[in-house]
Amino acid sequence: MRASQLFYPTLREVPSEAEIISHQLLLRAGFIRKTTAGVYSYLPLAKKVLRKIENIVREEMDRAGGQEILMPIIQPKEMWEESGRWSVYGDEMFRVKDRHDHYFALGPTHEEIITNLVDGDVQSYRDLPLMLYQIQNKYRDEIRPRFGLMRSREFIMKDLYSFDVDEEGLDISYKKMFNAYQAIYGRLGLDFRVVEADSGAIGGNESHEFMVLAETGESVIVYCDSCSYAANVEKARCVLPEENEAEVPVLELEKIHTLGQRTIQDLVEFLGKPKTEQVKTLMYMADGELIAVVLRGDRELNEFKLQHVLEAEELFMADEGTVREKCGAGFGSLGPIGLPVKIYMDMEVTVMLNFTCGVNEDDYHYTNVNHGRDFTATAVLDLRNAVAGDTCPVCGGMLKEIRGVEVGHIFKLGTKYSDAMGAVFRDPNGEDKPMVMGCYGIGVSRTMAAAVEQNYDENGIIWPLPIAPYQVIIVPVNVTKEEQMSVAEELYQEFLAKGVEVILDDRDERAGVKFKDADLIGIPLRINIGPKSLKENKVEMKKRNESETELIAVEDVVKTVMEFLQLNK
RNA sequence: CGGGGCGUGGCGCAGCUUGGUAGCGCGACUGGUUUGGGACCAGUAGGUCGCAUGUUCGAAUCAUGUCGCCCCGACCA
Repeated sequence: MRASQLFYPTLREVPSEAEIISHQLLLRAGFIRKTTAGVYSYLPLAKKVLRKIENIVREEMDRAGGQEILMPIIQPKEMWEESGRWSVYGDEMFRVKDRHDHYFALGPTHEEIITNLVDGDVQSYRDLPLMLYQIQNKYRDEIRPRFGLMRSREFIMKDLYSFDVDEEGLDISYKKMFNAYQAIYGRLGLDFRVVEADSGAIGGNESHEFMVLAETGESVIVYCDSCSYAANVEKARCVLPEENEAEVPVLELEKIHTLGQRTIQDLVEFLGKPKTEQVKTLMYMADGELIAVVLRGDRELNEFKLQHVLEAEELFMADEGTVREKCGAGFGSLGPIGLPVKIYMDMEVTVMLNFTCGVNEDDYHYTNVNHGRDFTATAVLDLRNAVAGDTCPVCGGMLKEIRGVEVGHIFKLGTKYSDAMGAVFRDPNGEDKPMVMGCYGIGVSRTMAAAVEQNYDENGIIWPLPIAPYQVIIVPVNVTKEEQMSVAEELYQEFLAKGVEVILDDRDERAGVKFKDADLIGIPLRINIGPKSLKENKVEMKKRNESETELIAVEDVVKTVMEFLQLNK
């Protein structure tokens, strides 16, 4: 491709709407343009990257036994009513109406369609297992689209669905996909990690997320250095710390006047008690019932865990009025002693001695509180977010923290959808059984953004070779010089003949402009053709991710580049 | 939806407090001089100041409404 023909409008300045690096660089480098909030057009360079990602995904899906199909974006309301999700899915689903007043969903996901499809045409255990996938736009009316391609309302996703005769079959399909995903992210050239995940609203019981590591990632991951354990903090299990070995005397309960002291931090200063010797009491409404949650002062409640153990449909923080009416004090003065509601306590509190908490009377706190003696929780559970420094639940090592972007998520669904939609098969004994399903997603457009988030410098994007829009860019320093252009043209034609994806920057611009643009769009390999080296019949080869430049004889360029491409494939 | 902020040529911004009919930088175009890390000179084009209503002799500027966008929270590939 000649740069003079290529549609890649680069910007010198950062558009003000872009906050995160991938959004800024994809805009500046002329890869994407916004159409409306959370909806983007992909320009030629982006389209090339997306196609490369898709092709790698496609190859691995096929290798794992998947078969590609294409399902409709427009999905009839009736199918969503059959699964029960038309009413459950909520405002996140785009809904449209045709001229006959029939309603449709713009597909946010395709469990309904695929289950319906398979239900009709899979009758026998002989037809299973089956794995079908597609790569297609998905539509989710996000509460708040943001971060460019990271959280958009229209995005490209690969979704595969597996159908098996039983749980054992599902385990095999799941493992195949797990392995395929590892292969994919490896081939994409990205630094990633697999973590245990919460299966969220889609349902099911086992789930892993694939995270591309990036400091700017939205998800926090804890992982263990000593073993392979890694999990999203939303999911990470906490373990009960060892009982304090040292003999600590249990002290008398004491009530202290603490005028105006409301927060844990206030009490740290007022009482000189560290956060770890305090307990905080949070009030929630769980399906209409007011409950209390008790945690160590420095911990964060994990609402996912709480919701799981309560099996609550609806969970949100109680308002202060309700709390005051029931408990006799406001948020800053609550404590578990004598609290007239169910108390769900994080297990860590059981090993705390002589801690501080509210009295349920404004401006008073107790110190030297002990669980078991002064109050007893309704239930003792794992309720807090894991943090760096925690004990690994698998091997007892120490957990560390890292951030990542969730680019893939795999779930075991079980029979949730096949039951709801009657997707059954006839087993060898002549009985009808529900198919056992799994679903496996990859955010293709998000993966592109995550790749940028992980690979950039002050000059622009640094594409990993496997997904770079072009592999090589040839930059003649001055296009008006015949001797430079003839070498450039010759190399360009040779690369094209060898199937190398190459840009010839034939624009009549100053060298600096062309170098800046080449760096900005992130082409892995740049060949500079300038007067100095050309005198010795040499050109320069500069790798985007390295600072040095190599001099190479003109006749060796193609060979050297081919070797580089082969090595880094 | 709650909280905060912003809508002025393609991009980044000033002007608004104190109304007087729109300006700067980048980019684009033409010509010339340049030509190894975002050149220089001269010239040109491009804006119903998001939209509507109102106040006023007069509105980018004030008021009300409305639409859109961005950031923080609940959601997720």
